[in-house]
Amino acid sequence: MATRQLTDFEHVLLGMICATPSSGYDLKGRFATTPLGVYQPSSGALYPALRRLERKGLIRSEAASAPAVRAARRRHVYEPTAPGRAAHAGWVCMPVEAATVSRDLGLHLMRFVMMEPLLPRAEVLQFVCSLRDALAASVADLERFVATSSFDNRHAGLALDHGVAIHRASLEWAEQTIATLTPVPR
Amino acid sequence: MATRQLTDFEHVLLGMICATPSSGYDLKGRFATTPLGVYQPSSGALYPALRRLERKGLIRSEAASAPAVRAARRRHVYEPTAPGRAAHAGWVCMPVEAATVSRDLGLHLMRFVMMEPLLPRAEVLQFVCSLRDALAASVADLERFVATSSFDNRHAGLALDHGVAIHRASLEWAEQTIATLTPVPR
DNA sequence: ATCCGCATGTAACCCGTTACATGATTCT
DNA sequence: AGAATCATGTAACGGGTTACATGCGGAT
Repeated sequence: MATRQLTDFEHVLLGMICATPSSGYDLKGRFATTPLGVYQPSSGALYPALRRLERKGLIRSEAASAPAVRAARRRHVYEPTAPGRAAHAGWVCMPVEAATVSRDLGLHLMRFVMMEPLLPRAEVLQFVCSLRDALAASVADLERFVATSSFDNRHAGLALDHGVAIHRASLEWAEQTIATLTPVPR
Repeated sequence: MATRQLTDFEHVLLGMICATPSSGYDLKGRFATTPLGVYQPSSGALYPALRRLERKGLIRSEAASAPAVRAARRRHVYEPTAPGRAAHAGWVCMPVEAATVSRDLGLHLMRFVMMEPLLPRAEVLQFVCSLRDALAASVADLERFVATSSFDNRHAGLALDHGVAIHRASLEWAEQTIATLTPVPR
């Protein structure tokens, strides 16, 4: 049934549709106006991706929707199916892999946003803790690398410092977020 | 002549070859052992990319090199041609575009590392200053967005905070790096 | 009648991934 | 001879980008 793993992009689309049923155009607009959406998907990426999700039975186009205020070509508003919601729920709470935390940080943040209405506080905390641990490991790795290597290139050392700095910043954010979300013990 | 713009990946490869002439295998190894090289290019990406660079006349395979210590199949060691060095020099000092600074930050850092042996101090400073300005603009944009929007989703606000935090960290790095590299005025 | 804006769709092209194949050399 | 290591290469496949095409309604 689940023909193949979903793309990151497909997961994000599915998540947005789970949050609020949308047409392709809606989604495009939301990418355009969202600050994190530095990425503006092209029609050639968006519509085929929606079709794939539909073909896999994860979303369904709610036919005949009100054709917007100033009507146009018939809109296809997609909404999640039960398997779609399940797939999305599985995706948002996937554990953070330490090895790729740096590469996937943006995706993890997206999942963090999307898990709010889905997961109880405890599971959210668990997720952010796993993110914190992965980031801490990353920082440690980088610092070990900095310590054990000498550079012929001065800029290389500075670039490494940058890596340490932004990982630290992410780590601090995670710690602060955990504090913010932890219910006061009384 | 310049058939088409180079890919980011091709630019990086060209830069690495300009720094030290290398074979595909060498490059692969360097990606694997470098911390910033979270990305490990596959053979199917690497070798075709080298071929493309060669076909465009930017690199040339220095035939018949010593077949390494414990020999193997004939290595193709590539070295930059004059147009290749020129293309690379043009790439490293391209100005930072404010609109995409977030997306391209990793690339900018690579360029920063690669420009060390190529550019005089003054031009390096100019580059880092343009990076700083772009980051400052990014931070300002994000903060404006935070200020002017209210969220139904609490996590969205927290994720925004993360964005602000890491951009700030990058900005601070840029400022500190400028200070480090600026020659003391007397 | 036409042009503009909403909304979806499609084709050519490029490139990266996965997975496999192949050469050449040394070690056992 | 066979296994291991170094080193390059290739084919199938998937998916994104660019650029263009198409429908349909309202405004001039």
